[in-house]
Amino acid sequence: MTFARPPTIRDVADRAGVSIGTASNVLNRKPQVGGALREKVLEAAQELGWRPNSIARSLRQRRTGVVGLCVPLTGSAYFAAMVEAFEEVAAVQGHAIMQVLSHSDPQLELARVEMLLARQIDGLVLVPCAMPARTLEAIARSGVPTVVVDRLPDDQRFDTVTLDDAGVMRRVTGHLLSLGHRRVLYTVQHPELVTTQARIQSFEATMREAGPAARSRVLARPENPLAYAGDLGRVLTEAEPPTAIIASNSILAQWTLQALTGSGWRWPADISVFAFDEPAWAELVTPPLTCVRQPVQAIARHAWQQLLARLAGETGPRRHVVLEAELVLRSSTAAPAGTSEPIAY
Amino acid sequence: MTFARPPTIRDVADRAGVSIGTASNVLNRKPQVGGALREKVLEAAQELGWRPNSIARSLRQRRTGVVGLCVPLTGSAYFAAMVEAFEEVAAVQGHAIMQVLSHSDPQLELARVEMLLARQIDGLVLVPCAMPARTLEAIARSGVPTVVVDRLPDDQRFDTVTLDDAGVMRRVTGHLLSLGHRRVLYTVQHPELVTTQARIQSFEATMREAGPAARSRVLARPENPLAYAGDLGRVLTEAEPPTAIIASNSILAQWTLQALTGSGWRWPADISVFAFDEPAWAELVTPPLTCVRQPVQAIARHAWQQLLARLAGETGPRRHVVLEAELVLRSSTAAPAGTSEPIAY
DNA sequence: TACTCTAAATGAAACGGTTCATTGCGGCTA
DNA sequence: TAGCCGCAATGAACCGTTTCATTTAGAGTA
Repeated sequence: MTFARPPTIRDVADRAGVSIGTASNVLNRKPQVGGALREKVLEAAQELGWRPNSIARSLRQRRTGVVGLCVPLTGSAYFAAMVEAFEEVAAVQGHAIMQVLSHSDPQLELARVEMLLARQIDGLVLVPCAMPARTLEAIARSGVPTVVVDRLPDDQRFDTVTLDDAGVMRRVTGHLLSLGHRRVLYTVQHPELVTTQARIQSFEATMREAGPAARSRVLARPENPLAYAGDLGRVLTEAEPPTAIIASNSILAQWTLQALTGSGWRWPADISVFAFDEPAWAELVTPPLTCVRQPVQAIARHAWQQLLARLAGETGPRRHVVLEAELVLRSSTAAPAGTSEPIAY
Repeated sequence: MTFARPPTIRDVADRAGVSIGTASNVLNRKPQVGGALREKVLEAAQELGWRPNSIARSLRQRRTGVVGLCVPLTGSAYFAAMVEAFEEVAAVQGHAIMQVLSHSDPQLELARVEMLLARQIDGLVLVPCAMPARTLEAIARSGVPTVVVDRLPDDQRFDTVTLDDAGVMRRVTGHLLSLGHRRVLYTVQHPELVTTQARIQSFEATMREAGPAARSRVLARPENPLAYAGDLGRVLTEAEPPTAIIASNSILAQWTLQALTGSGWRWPADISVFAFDEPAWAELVTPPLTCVRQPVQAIARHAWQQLLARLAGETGPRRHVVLEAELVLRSSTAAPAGTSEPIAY
């Protein structure tokens, strides 16, 4: 018994009694093809259960219809939503997405992106990790159309879609200040990220403007929920503890609420909590969480549109889209216990 | 100016002054290759920045190193965790994953899977939707090694990794019964799923065993949180309302808690809540959520192992792995208000 | 009928690798 | 020195499509 191999277009052509080229023309809906043969070819393909081999097609056409997507992780609500949004927009025109995770590690990121490039992706969407120089270098050399998302606002080699980190942080901080907070803690996982740095800078500048009593503080690089709870506990039992916490993503928000609950602190009575990202559970905790709703769908839409333009051959100068985030004020922020004079913001 | 194309192995061979075959041998670490030429080839590849073209390689070798993964959606904590677990195990041996979403729609599922098959995936992991007959037919005909996960326990054409739905539902129901509940509501999104049917059957059987006073009820196919809240409100204001709710996944759990909060119901005081899946926020709501922790990593591990075995050519009979889930008892379940006699379970 | 013109169908050359039968060469043995 | 052997390197076939220059057939015209 011969081993059954999937039928090729040659098998279809033979069965229909036409040449390979003709079969190909029929199966690709090219106009120049007669009625009678057309039927026979389609019928033959049907009978044999022929399925095009995209690999062979891609090799010849030099395009795969696959777009790479590299994100640091999918555990955060923000990236999870982003991945989903890209799946959505990609499916529309029949593109497939090949997704890889960098785990925020530059070496892993480079390796994964190299893999994607070797697989001849048509385009790439990258959310870079903190030290992406080598990755970016490899991408730039490859010439694959790429949109850098969320981080790295000003590299002139790439189109970018980013958020106005400084602006949104100014509004977040301003909100807390206007409630009367003067000692605020910002907790972050990756202080090296340009995004984080922009936020920290904006945070500290805004706090400084609030006068000499204002004290800003940053807690960086917690390893896990337990260690984080310990750190937080130490900071909150100091002489003049912060009266508000800003968590830089939904994971830290979760860790924060867990740590507070674990130690018997209540929000916003004991301490206000403001979170970046809008996790699914923002309205389920009591009281519900005040947070920054980042425009995930808009990011995906802009990035995809830009990528499609490049894939279509657009060669103009790099575009840099900057989007605004929305503050969703719920009840986890309030005036601090011994309230000082509020300032308008 | 000629348009710069990425260098091919032919360019490398030319520059090193060797034949294409030799270059290929060097670059694939084949043993039969001399020291001097080896150096020259590697150097040439380095200088040109040569990167293998996986498409060409895949065409010749008839394997792509890509495994398809088709899940209904990633919005539920369960599937999100599953996708992440597969990313993890796949990266170990250098496989890439191409993930598609069926949105629980048989036609979409078929189309997406056909796309994966056309792309010559080496293997497939499928979480089928409710009516997967045509999809399964296509997969079976293609001969691509496939593991069916989570649903469809008994199709003899495929290896499967599933959960003991009936068993876990018996334990869940038993827990509620033993707390004294006699009127229980089970809410599901897709009643057609074999998984759901197994659970419903087990749920109703277990309730029936509890005596004539026990009343089981199923609420199926809510469209959105708002409609669901309406349905729930109606059921809970009837003459003899349920005293406990079982939500079949993390999305319905979220909708449930939202609906209860919105109407001013408290859990477990007014009604107990038991959820399938363990969302990140299970411990953040107050009181924390009692739920079923499904063994996602174990599912991924078993499925992957089975797939690798088939890829390695194993041809034995189909394997069917059934895993147990774990009940995580927290505080969203308690004895109902006007408690009847508890039964041991 | 001969000729031109058009459109449909053909066949072969890519695409960029891997693989394998064959060649060539150097050393070893008789 | 002839013959043999083994290994390194070669070159061509192959993977399954698309694409395009060429051939063929058929219709229309003079």
